[in-house]
Amino acid sequence: MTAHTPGPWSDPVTGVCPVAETLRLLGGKHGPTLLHCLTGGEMHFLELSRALGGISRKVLTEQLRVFEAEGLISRTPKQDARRRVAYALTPRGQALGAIIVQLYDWSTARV
Amino acid sequence: MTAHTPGPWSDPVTGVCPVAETLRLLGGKHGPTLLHCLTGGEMHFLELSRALGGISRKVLTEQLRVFEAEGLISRTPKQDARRRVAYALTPRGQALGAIIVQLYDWSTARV
DNA sequence: CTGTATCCAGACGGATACTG
DNA sequence: CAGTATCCGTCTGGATACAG
Repeated sequence: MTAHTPGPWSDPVTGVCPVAETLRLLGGKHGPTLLHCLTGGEMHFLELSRALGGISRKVLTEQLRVFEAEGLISRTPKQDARRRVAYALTPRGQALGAIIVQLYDWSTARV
Repeated sequence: MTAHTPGPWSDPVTGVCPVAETLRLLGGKHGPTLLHCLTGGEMHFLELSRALGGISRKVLTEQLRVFEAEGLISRTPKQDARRRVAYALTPRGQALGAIIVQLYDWSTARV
């Protein structure tokens, strides 16, 4: 038996598991990478597009909208000539990002 | 800028992001919940089936096979009359489970 | 009890073209 | 530069029935 209390993993009423919901909130194929990217500081749309490799602009936009709605990232249009838009992690997003980094370490360490 | 070094998030050659791979390794809809369940100790197939709610036996089996192949869980058939099979986390799986718990806390805390 | 075998509907994501 | 709009193939997971 482990130290923490193994409570109900899914809500008896809604049948929803908070952890599964959180992981789903992290997004699909590119969500985690996107979040991990932003742990390095704010980035523009095209920068993200290039950093994430083969992601389509459609999917990237959708993912950004979801994260924004969840309060994980902030969207701030710059008023320069190129009309770029900067995306950055909110405090809440950074907290999640910190856990993501542990996932990164775990995948490297091969415990 | 944050404290940790923001290296390449996806491999320049393979285009693979370790974090995204890890999250994908965590499985689909029920993977995280399954892993979280097992942090409380070993469970039998049917116990897991009931704990996870509406998961089909097909999907549960597939997920268990994946986790087993990844070295996250162990499968040990009991020799009792009911021919039950116990599943439990390996050390590696427990290490990942510890991070999952943080995800649980994060989703609750609403930073 | 612990699976395996089909079948299938819906979600997900990629390609492409177009707009402000 | 930063999206939006369609179209469409693929992958996932649920239902169901059957088997060791």
